[in-house]
Amino acid sequence: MSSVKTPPTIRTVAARAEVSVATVSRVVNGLAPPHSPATQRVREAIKELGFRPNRLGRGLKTARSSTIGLVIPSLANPVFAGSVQGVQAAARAAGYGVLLTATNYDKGEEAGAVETLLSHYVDGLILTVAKSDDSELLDALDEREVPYVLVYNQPSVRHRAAVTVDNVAAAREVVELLKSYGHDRIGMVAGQFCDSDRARLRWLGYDDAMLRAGLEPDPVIEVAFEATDLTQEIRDALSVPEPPTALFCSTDLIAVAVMGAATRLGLEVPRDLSVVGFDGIAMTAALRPQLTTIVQPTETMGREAFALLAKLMASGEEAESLRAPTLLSHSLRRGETVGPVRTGRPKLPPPV
Amino acid sequence: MSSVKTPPTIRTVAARAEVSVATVSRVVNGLAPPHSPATQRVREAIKELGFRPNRLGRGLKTARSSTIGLVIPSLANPVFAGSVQGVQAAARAAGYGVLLTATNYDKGEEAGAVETLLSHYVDGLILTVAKSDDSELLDALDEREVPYVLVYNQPSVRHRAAVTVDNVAAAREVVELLKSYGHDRIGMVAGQFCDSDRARLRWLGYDDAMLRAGLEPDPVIEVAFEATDLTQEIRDALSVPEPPTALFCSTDLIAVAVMGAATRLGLEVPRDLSVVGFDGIAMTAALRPQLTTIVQPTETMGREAFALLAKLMASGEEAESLRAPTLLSHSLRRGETVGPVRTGRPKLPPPV
DNA sequence: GGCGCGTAAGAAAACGTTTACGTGACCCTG
DNA sequence: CAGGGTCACGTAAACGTTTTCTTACGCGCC
Repeated sequence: MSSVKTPPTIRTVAARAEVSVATVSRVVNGLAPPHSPATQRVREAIKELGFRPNRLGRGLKTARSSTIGLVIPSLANPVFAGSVQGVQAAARAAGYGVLLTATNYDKGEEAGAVETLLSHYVDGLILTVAKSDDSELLDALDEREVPYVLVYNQPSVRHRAAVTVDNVAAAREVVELLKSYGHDRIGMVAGQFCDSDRARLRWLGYDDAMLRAGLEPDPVIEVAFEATDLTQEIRDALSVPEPPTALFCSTDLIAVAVMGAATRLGLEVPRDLSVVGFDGIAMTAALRPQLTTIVQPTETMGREAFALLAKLMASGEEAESLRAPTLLSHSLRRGETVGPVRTGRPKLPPPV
Repeated sequence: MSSVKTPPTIRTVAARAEVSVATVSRVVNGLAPPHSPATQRVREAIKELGFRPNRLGRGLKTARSSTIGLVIPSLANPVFAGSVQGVQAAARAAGYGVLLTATNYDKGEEAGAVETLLSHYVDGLILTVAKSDDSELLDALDEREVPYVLVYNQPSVRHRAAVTVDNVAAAREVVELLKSYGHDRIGMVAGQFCDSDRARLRWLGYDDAMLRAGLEPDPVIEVAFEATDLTQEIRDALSVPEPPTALFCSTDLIAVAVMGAATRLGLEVPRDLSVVGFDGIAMTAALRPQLTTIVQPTETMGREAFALLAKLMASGEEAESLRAPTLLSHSLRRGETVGPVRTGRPKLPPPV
């Protein structure tokens, strides 16, 4: 009764079934005659020994690992967590494992993360990166012919596979909504542009819609992504001669921080200030007042991204047709944080 | 000028540096003399070729994949996302990859997920499971001698490695806090016990503290984890002769749903009803009123879990001393959702 | 009855590493 | 200067698969 320390290998099975390892391999991969006596014996042996083919050995030979790599900025933002959930579900259904890496919004870490994943021999990558247009990292992947799909990134170049919503159009909708409530001084709070092309596209939509509507865009209020206390920034932004009456925030997380700041400044949303977010993370629906925001189908985006990657991996390196941005439709959640313009100027408490 | 289709192998490097593959391997693993001419040449060759050792080959030889498996119920709950973040960071720093799987709170999926991970030859597992005490799954892992660490689970058996807070003690604190505000009818809202031993332990602490304080525990209000609208449940719970004046929720997500329900029922928190959560997910600090809750150090828990797993993996299968629950300290965030008991009974709107 | 053909299964060579072992070169000591 | 010890490096055998080539066998056909 020696305990089975090491798992059975293909050789163990071969010995037990009194066949060669080649036969076992064929049975495992469904290439053997289905009813031959040898095949039967192999099947029995596999079952008796509880044999599971070693993916490392297989991967070494076939140069594929049944594993994909996933790179996201951070899990602290539920919008990314959502897409991870989707990718993971789809991958598992297809028999793939998912190696996860977070870059913490650090552009420098992106390359390292990808490198790590590639050294694990992932068959493909799903990425959310800072910039998707002129990115050395993506260029390198193109050159190395590593299949990849972007999520949340919306590249303007046409040869990159991506799954995203139309950030520009969505931002325009937000401006139009605010305008319909009578706002004409609309500010935008955004994560630093250098850290995110999403923020930039959303700003582009904002800027464009403002100009079209004959309104003057404000200079954007740039903040850090993880910033949790924006009291100072918001106070400053509202202390100008003609302060904005509505703020469009480039993410829900920022919108939540802005609402917190507003409260601390003694302002009531939406009476004194309207706020709109972007992402549609679930919990902002539970806030009072409920956040008005653009809702992205996060989990679906993840699933779609995997589906696309699977096609890319299957079709080798050709299939140029697949390498293009896919736009999924977003929706506008009309919450309670947008209201009519307040007449008269709210009073801010003196700065600390 | 043929394009480099396949990445360089140790052999390519060896040829370039005019040494044997063994020497290259030693340089890569830091076992070579640091300043010998051969070593220098190898270093150069590695840099010039951009060589990264193939983990599959290495893994095949060393029987370890430098990969760990991570199993969590869902990423939709930020408390799990936090621990994943911690695990991931620690793992990456130690050169490990992280294979992620979510079970969607489905106990049946746990075994399948683990099986998938094991077939990827992970070196160890970090798990958050439904029940950690009498679990066939964990028994099987014990028998197979797979190193693993539990997170959020707090097993009562002593031989399971785990990283958690003291759920029972924390729940007691909550009851004491509420009592200090004068509450003596305190209800508990919890995820279904069969789906989570955490919920059970928190209830145990609640029950114990209530009895100690000479109060009568209410029957628990069991709800689904993902439930987002609890209006009906809360109405029912408050429609009894002597309704609770405070509700202790077994997770923050549930607490948020309860607050939403309260609002819909025309109740004001904390004036008409006090609410306490458990987890301390970041966004509940941004809610108005800010949620009073037990804060778990989620990211630290992830980091600690990996550190513990690393020790387990290193020490082979002995090291019984490591296989025991580690309790990390939690804290009580005194938010704004707990207030003094209201005199007089709030009026509920008629049911739909 | 010899010939070729299709099929089943085995032998063996890869895949990219690590590592036990072997072989010189060199230095130190007596 | 002989001998042993140390050190740097090379040789080659694994690790668990897949896959190409062979080989062996049974069959039908002319």
